[in-house]
Amino acid sequence: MVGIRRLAQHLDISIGTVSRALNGRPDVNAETRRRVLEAALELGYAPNQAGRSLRKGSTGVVGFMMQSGSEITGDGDTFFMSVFDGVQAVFARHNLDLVVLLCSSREDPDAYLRRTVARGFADALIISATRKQDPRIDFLAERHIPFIALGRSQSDVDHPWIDLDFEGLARIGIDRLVAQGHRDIAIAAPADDANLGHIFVETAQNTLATHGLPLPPHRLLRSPPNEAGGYAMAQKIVAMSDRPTAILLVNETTAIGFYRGLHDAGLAPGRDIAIIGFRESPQAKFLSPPLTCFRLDLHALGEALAEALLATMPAYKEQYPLGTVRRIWPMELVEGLSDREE
Amino acid sequence: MVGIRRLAQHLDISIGTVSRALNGRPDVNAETRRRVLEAALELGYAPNQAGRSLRKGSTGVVGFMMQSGSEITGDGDTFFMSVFDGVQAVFARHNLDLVVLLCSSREDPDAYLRRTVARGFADALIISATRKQDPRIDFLAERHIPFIALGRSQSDVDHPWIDLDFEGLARIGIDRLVAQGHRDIAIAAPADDANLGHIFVETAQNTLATHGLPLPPHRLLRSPPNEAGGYAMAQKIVAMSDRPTAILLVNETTAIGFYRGLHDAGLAPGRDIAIIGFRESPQAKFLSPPLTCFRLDLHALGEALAEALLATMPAYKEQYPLGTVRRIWPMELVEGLSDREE
DNA sequence: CAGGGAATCGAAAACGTTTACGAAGAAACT
DNA sequence: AGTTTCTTCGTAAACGTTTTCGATTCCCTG
Repeated sequence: MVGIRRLAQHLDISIGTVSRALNGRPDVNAETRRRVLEAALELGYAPNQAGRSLRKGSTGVVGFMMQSGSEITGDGDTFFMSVFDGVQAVFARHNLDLVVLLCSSREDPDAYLRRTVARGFADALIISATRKQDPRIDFLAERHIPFIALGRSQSDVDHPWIDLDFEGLARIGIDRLVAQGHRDIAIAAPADDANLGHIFVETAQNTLATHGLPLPPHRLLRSPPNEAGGYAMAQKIVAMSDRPTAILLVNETTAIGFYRGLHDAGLAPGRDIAIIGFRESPQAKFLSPPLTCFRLDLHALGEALAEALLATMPAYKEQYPLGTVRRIWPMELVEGLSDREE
Repeated sequence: MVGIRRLAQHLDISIGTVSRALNGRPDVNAETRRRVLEAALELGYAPNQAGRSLRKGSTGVVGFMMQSGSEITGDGDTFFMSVFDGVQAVFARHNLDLVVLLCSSREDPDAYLRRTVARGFADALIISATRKQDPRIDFLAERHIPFIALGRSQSDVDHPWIDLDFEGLARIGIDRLVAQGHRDIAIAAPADDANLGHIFVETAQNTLATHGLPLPPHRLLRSPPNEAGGYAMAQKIVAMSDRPTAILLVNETTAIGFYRGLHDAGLAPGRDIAIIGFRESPQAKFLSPPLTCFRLDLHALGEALAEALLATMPAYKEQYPLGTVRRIWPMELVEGLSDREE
């Protein structure tokens, strides 16, 4: 492996000059720099990560922490891939690298985070699958590690985050169903420890109330965010004596299982039970009838995450004077046919 | 940030002893080790990654390289998550960390690889989305970087790889369709630059030939591995004058779009056209009628990948005396109802 | 021509860790 | 008691890079 020493020796100049030339320092002769750059390319030299970050005290990498069984992943699709691509689009402008740190299903996420932070693996972190009370936030804030959370928490400490607009989703979804004449509306939310559940349920409840409609406890369904959860939910619904005429789903890909569940019970999505789902995805697009659901610009979300994170990093603060970002990410309704009788 | 120096000072011993205690060296008093471990936990000390890997010459991390638009990802589901979890299960036994390196859609994969390797970011690599001719393989082999490829290539250099059993899939799939009386069989494969396409098509063709059946060129369909690709393919099929009675799909999630395409044309999957798909997934399970497809143990695949990789790393070679692994990963047929008239 | 300033570069320290080496003391043996 | 062996630990070098500091050269001005 060729190091800066070999490179300097090959050019018969000092390693200091080589380093300055490569790092774009002003105090190096133009011709010298040209030679250095050329030789570096020729010998395939790239600065050793360990040596560089040891000296500089920063690594130039940002970690995106995910859990293997992460809820928002669900049996999701390209959700994260799109977000990553947005993040990288911004990072590329600053020579920052994004790596995905995945906490195995056998390790405690909090311990995993502490470990990676203490090792100094990354300069900054993006954490996902934020919980209502998330010790990772306290830890990172206390240590002054730049980070941003994808997903709200109810933490006391002030920190940057971006979250999807679950209030809007609940409000728009309920309003729409009510406007179509539905009075008996069920909602499906994830387990309550995930924070979005809380927000979504509360808003849906309030919106129903503004229309003078109640939400009986048995019409608030809890389900894992996958196909099987949706199927089970459909079975529960069809078995109800006071079967609701409409349902608002907030979990990913539950719609697929829900459709199948209705179908198996001899009911037709849309005609027998109106459905509004979350989130527009390739799979949802191929449901029949097409699912009415919500669209979000994931690439732009990734860019926003990256910029908000840079705004918290000392080296980039002045380039991104955003303060601590607390932002609700908007979604747009995509009209399908699953919520009205054609 | 607390370093080994602070820790040693706090315990009033030398940093050398602290390091030895933490690294499990034999020449340290049992009581001393206990105190060090305790203090490390208390102060939240973890060895600095940069310092450690600079000195040791190895980083203790293995990179899994993926492309943002990676084909096997497709609009897939938890495919990679399951594989990752398997890899980590093995790595955890050796204090190795897995990180995902994702090459953005704007960067050349080969350049990205060279860059990360030159930086000395990881000790070893797992590369995915292997192409027929993949410069990454030549590069890694030439530099003697331990690596394994998920997916075959046609490279001349001998290297470890694990790939899915696309021959078996083609053989079993075709045999099954023929046994059910089908004579007009189409197959759907990805574009030819992905290596699996080549293997799959060739085997399917040969298997058809053993039954005395031809594969006219227009019955070899190319499609991107997603829902839209499946939909387009269905449209093409229904428009054929000599419409095939059965089709074997090898792309991920194409089945979903294909179902919808048939449905929109007034045809029923299974009854009008027999379908065998690839791969068992939560979505496929909720298709109606249930898709006949192939199941693979992704967790075990991850473990096998990890072990085969360790077998190429000098520090672990003797613990995993496997040589250079070249392995076809088996799949198992899951009988649904999509390939027979009920 | 003396002197100052700019341009360019070399020398060396520093980052945090691991590990080879040697020293000191205790224990064991002759 | 003297010698050897074993245990335990401290010292210091080394990993590859960046960056500060100072030295040298060159050019320009007065």
